Amino acid sequence: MRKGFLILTSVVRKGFLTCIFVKEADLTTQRARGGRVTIHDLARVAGVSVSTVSKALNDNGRMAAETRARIKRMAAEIGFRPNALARGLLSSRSFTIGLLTNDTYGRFTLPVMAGISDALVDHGVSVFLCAIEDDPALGKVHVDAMLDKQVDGIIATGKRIDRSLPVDLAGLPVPVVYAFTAGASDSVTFTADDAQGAALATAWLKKLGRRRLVHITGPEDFVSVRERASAFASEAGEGGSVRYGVWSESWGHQAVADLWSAGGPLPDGIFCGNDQIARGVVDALRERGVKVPEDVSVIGFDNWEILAEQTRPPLTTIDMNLKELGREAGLMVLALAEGRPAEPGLRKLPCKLVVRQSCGGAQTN
Amino acid sequence: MRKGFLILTSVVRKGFLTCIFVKEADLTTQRARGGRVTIHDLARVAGVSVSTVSKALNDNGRMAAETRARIKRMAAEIGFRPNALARGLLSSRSFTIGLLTNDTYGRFTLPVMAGISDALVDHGVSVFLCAIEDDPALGKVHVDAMLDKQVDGIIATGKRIDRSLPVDLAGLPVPVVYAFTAGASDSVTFTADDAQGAALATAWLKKLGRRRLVHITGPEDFVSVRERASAFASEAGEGGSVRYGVWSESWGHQAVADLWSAGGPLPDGIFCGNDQIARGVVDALRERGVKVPEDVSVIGFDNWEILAEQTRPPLTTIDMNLKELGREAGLMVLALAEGRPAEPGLRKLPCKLVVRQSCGGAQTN
DNA sequence: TTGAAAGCGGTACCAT
DNA sequence: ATGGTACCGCTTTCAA
Repeated sequence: MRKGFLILTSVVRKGFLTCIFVKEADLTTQRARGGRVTIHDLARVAGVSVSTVSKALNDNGRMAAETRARIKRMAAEIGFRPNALARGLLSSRSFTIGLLTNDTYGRFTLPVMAGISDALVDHGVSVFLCAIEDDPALGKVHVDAMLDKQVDGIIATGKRIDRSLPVDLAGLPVPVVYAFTAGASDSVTFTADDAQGAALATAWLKKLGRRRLVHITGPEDFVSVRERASAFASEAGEGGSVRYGVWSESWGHQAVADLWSAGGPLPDGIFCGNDQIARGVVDALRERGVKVPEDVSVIGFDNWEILAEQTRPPLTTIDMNLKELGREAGLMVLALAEGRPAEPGLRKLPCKLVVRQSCGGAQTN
Repeated sequence: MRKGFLILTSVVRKGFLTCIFVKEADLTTQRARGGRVTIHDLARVAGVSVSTVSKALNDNGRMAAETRARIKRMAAEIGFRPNALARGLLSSRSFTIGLLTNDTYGRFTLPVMAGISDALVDHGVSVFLCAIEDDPALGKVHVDAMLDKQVDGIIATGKRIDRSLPVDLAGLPVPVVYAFTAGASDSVTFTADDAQGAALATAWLKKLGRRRLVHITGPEDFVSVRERASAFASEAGEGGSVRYGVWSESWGHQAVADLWSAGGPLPDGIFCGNDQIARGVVDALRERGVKVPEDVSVIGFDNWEILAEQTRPPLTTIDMNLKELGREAGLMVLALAEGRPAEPGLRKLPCKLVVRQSCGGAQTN
C-alpha cells in the first residue's frame, strides 16, 4: 500500500495535488498506522522533502514564503501534528513535568495542581500526576518512571511545609521545585505567608472593633501554626490568647465550651486556624445563643469554599492563593528546565482576605 | 572528553573493567549529558554491543546466562535506565495515558484518579492530568497535547453520568474510557450503581425497623437522582416519599423544617442524596431536639469522609467505591490500548454501606 | 531555495 | 552466543 501510494503522489508532485488526493492519502495513511500522520506523509503529499517540511513548520531555515505557507496549509488540512516523543528524543526536552504529592485528600493539592496545569498548558507542557501517599517505595517507583519518561522537571507538593515527602529528590538530573512541603535548601520552595495571613485576619477583627481576641488553632508542632500564632499574638497585643488543638470541628466546639465555661472575660473576636475549626466554633456559638457576627466575629483560614459557604453564617476567612502558588511553581520549574537561573530558598506568597458574613463588616448583607 | 573515555574503556574491554572504572565512567558521562546514561555507554562499559545489552536487559534473544547477568549487574551499578521516549518511538507505546476531568473541586475525581494511578503504576504507565473546567478550547488544547505525546489511551471523568465533557473524544486514534461522565455508546463507561446504592441504604433503614421513610435529594434533572429515587421508592414501598432540592446543607435544613411543619406523620428514617444534605438534616434535627439516631435514622450518600466523620453523630452513608472504579477504568484503557477487546457499554459498579452512628444499628458505640 | 544524510536512544532482524 | 544494521519520527547541519 505504501508503495502504490508513493507512485500516486510522485505523479502529482510539486504542489499540483488536489484536495481530494490529500484526503485520500490522509485516509490511507491513517488506516496504516492508527490515525497518525507523519512528517514523511506530509512531505510526500506536499511534494517536498522532510527537511523542508520541518523547517517550514518550525519557522526556521530560509525558503520561499509561498512554499512555507503552502506546507503549513497542507499540514493543517491533513491534520499533521509532530510526534512529541521523536521531537523530545532530539531536543532532550519532553515538555512534560512530574507532580509528586502525598495529599491524598487533595484539599491543598487540587488548587495547586490546577494552577500548575493552567500555567504550563500555555507552554505546551503536560503534567504527570503521581500520588504517593506516604509510601517511600511507591515514591521511588513514580520518580523513576518520571525520569525514564524524561520529565523536564518535578514539582513536589504536600500538606505542610515542615515535613518532606518520603522520597529523596536530591541529586536528580532535573530541577525540583517544592510547594507546601519541605525541600532541599539549594532549591526553590513555595509556601503561603502564614504570618501575613494571620496578621491580615487579626487586623480585620481589630478594624471591626473587636478587642478581646482568641486564636483557636491546630497542633503546635506545625510550623505554620506557630507562625500564625505568633503573628496573631503580636498583632492582637495584650488581649490575645492562643489555644492549640487539632484540625477538626469538634475541637472548635470544645474550645468554645472551654472558653465560655472558664468564667473569664469572653472573647468578641475569634481567629480560627482553619475553616473546619471555624465551622465548629460558629456552630457551638449558635448553640449557646451567642450571635455571630453580632456578639462575636469569627474568621477562618483556608477559604475551603464548600465548607465556608455552607456555614451559618458563611465564613469570612483567609485564602492562601493556592492556585496562584501553583502557577508560580509551574513557571519556576519551567524556568529552571530551560536553564534560566533562580534564587534558591523559601518564597512566601501573600494570603488574601475573603469577606463573607461571620465577622460582620463590609458584606454583612 | 568522550574520546578519552572511549580509549579508556576500550583498553579494559571484555568485562575486565573494575568497579572503580565504572564509577568514573559513570560520573564522566553523567556530567556530559545531564545525569543520563545511555545504552551505548553501558555497552562500552560492559564491552559488548548495544544489541546484546538490549537483549540482556529485556530477557530476550539467547546468550550466555553469565553475560546476561553481568550486563544486568553493570546496568544496575551505573544506574542505567532506558529512555522511555526512544523506546516509545519504536514500539508506538508510550506507557502513558491521559486523564481528562472537569471536576475542579475534585471530590469525585480525586479518588478515581488515585485508583487509576494505583492500578497503572504497576504496569509502568503514567498519567497525564488535564483539568479542563468547562472550557471546550482548553479541552481541545489538552487533548491535542496528549495525542502529540502519543498517549496510549484517555480516561474522561466528570461529576455526573448524564453530562459529557465539553470536548469531542470520538474518532480519536486511541481508546477512550469514560468514568462518571457521558460517553460514546460504542465505548466503555463506568459509573456507580445508583439504584443498588439507594436500595442498600433503604434496606438498611428498614432492617433497623424504620417504616416511615423519606428521601431528601438533589435536583431531579440528575439521572442519578432519579435512579436513586426510583430505587428508594420501590424498596420503601407505600410509606416512602421523595423530596427533590439542591446539593447543599441548607436544603437539608429546609427539608426538615418543611417536613416537621407540614403536620403529617413524621418520618423515622431519612435517606439523603448526599452527605452534605445529610449533614444539614442531622443538624436541623438536633436543633429541633429530635434525637439521631434514637428518634430518626439518617443515612447519607458519597461517604465524603471529612464531612461524614465530623457530623454529630458521624454519618452512616453509601460509598461509591470510587477508587475501585478508577482501578477498573485504568485497567480497561490499558486492555484496550493493548488491543484486548472489551464489550462496550455502561458498567455500573456496586456501592457499599459504611456504618457509622447516624442510623443506629451495628456500630452505635 | 531545497534536499540528503546523520543522529537522538533504543529494538529487532539477520548475519556471523 | 553475539554484533551489524536498519529504522521509529523528527531536527539540524551541510551540500547542491
